[in-house]
This record gives sequence, C-alpha cells and structure tokens, in this order.
Amino acid sequence: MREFLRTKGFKMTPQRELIFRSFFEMGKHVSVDELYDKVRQQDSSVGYSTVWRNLKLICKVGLAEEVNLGDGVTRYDRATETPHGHFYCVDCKKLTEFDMDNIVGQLAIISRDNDFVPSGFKIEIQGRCRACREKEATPKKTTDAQAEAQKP
Amino acid sequence: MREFLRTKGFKMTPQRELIFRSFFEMGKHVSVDELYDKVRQQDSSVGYSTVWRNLKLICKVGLAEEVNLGDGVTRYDRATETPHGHFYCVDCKKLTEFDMDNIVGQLAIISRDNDFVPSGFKIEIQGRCRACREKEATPKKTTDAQAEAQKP
DNA sequence: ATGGATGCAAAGCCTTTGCAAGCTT
DNA sequence: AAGCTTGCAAAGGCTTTGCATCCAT
Repeated sequence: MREFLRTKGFKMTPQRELIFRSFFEMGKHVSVDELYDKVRQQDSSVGYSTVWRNLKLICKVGLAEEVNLGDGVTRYDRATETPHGHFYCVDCKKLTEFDMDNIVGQLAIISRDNDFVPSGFKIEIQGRCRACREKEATPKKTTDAQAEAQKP
Repeated sequence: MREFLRTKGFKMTPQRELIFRSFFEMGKHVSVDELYDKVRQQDSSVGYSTVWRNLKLICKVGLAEEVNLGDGVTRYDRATETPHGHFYCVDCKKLTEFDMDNIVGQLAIISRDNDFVPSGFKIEIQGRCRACREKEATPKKTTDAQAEAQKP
C-alpha cells in the first residue's frame, strides 16, 4: 500500500494507515462521520478533515467511489470488481446491493445509441425492505403523500 | 390548477402561480437557483424560500420529483408518464434523458427476487457527451486521475 | 531540506426553519 | 375570522479550505 501510494506521489503516515485500514474493514457505504467515529476509537487525535481528505484520496487513487443518494450524506463505496446497484430503503435508509452485470451491457448499448461515452453506471432502486414492511404491518389511514403535505 | 391544489388543502397565490408556471415552462432538471432567477425576472419581490417551498410543494402533490446526482445541487424533474434515466456529462454537467422502459421491467424482477418492494428507479450513466468530446479533441498527456491527484 | 500530511478553526454552500405580517377562502 | 403563504433573516448540516506545524522521504 505504501508502495502503491508512493508511485502516485503520496506518502504514508500513521493516520493514513489507520484510516485506510478502518475503511477497508468497514465494508460498504461508509460515510465520513462513520469512518471518523471508528478511527477515533483507535486514535482520538485524528482530525475530521484528515479522515475526509483521506477518503477523497482513496477515491482519487481508484480504491473507492462516492455514492450519493441525495439524502445529504456522501457515502463511500469500496471499489469492487463486480458492478452493483443499490436498493435504498426509504424507511431505514439502509443500502443493499444487487448485481447489475446483465443490465450494464444494455446501458452501454443505450449509451452508444445516444452518442454518449459512458464511464460509470449507477442504478438505484428505492422502496422498502422486508424488515421495514414487517415492522409496520398496520396500514395507515392517510396516504404518505397527504401526510407529508400537511407538514409546513 | 387552483382547484387541484384546493383539493389537497393548499391555496393559490400570485407568487405560487408564477412559480408553478415558470417551472413547467422551464422543462427538465431545474434547480432552485435557476427557477429563482427565472421567477425574479418577472417579479423581483419573490423570496428564495418561497421558490424553494413551492418546488417542494410541486413534488409533494406529485407533479415533479427530485433528481440528485450528488454534485451538491438538487434538481427537480417534472413528472412524466415515461420513466427515464439520465446521461450525466462529467464535463458540461448537462443532463440528457433516455428511455428506460425496457430496463425497468428487469429492475422490478430483480427487486422481487431480492424481497424488496420498489417504488422508484433511478439510472444514471456518467460519461461525456459528444459536444464535450469534440470540444477537446487534443488528448492530455496525463490521465485525469493523476491530474486530479495533484490537487491538495 | 522539501513537499506532502495533519489539526484546528473557519468559511462555503445549499437546504431548512422561525416568525411576524399579508393574503386566500 | 382562520389558516395557509410569504419574505427576510438566521440556523443547520455537511463539505471544503486556509494555515501554521509536523513528519515521511
């Protein structure tokens, strides 16, 4: 890793090592705050911006990429060999992955047909996961839209 | 329109009418700022939050929906009958649409197979549009990744 | 010695909200 | 009259940046 970074012109530091290690241990969909918390558990002297900058660095060197669902939080997803889409539960906000190998091929075709050179694909399916559906077995009287509309 | 809103419990006002009208004239992918500018051209007394709140209202009543590409700006897309995905040019930041009828069927199947009840699908294809490719016919010496990595 | 890396604090940016005053119904 | 709306200003919430200092190479 140290060697890998050097070839890109970056140095290895204790903080960086801790941050990188923590990130790759945490798996998927990590937010800056989450990673910051985890890092601080092991070294409470690490600054927030250091975590933030290193997360950006991890993306720069191609080891991860940003995932943004528009809920105000940027998440970081470890780069994987297999392209995948996300199920986004509107209730619990959890992300689950699904394979999208098959669909990517079609998206590439669509792109070509539209004279667009693609570099990345994102598919997000919003809805409700099983857990949240079972949790709220009792149906509401009003629709979500109406209920929402009442709020200021 | 006035009638439609009343049934949902909302009133019609001059500002609201102007905002609604402007939004629907502007077409797709409108940001709060853009709409605000357009509205101000016709009535410079309208406040930013009024535009913002009405854009939210338009979404609440189902006439539009938010589109978020994670570039820090929320866009609003008029609700259409045909589901569509977006080409997002990483150079000019423009959005272009494409039909995704065929793919939606598959996403629904994927959802069912994963015990997920979908309520919405989003597909985003990042890349470069023809215009931006032609604009920069001269290839760079360094890769984008390397160039980016040099920045602080 | 050098130039990248770190921490802290502060600035940015957009999105939201509190409130008093003003308008629809 | 009653309650939704509006404008302005201010507060939030997360992302970025300025800088002096520190450290890896």
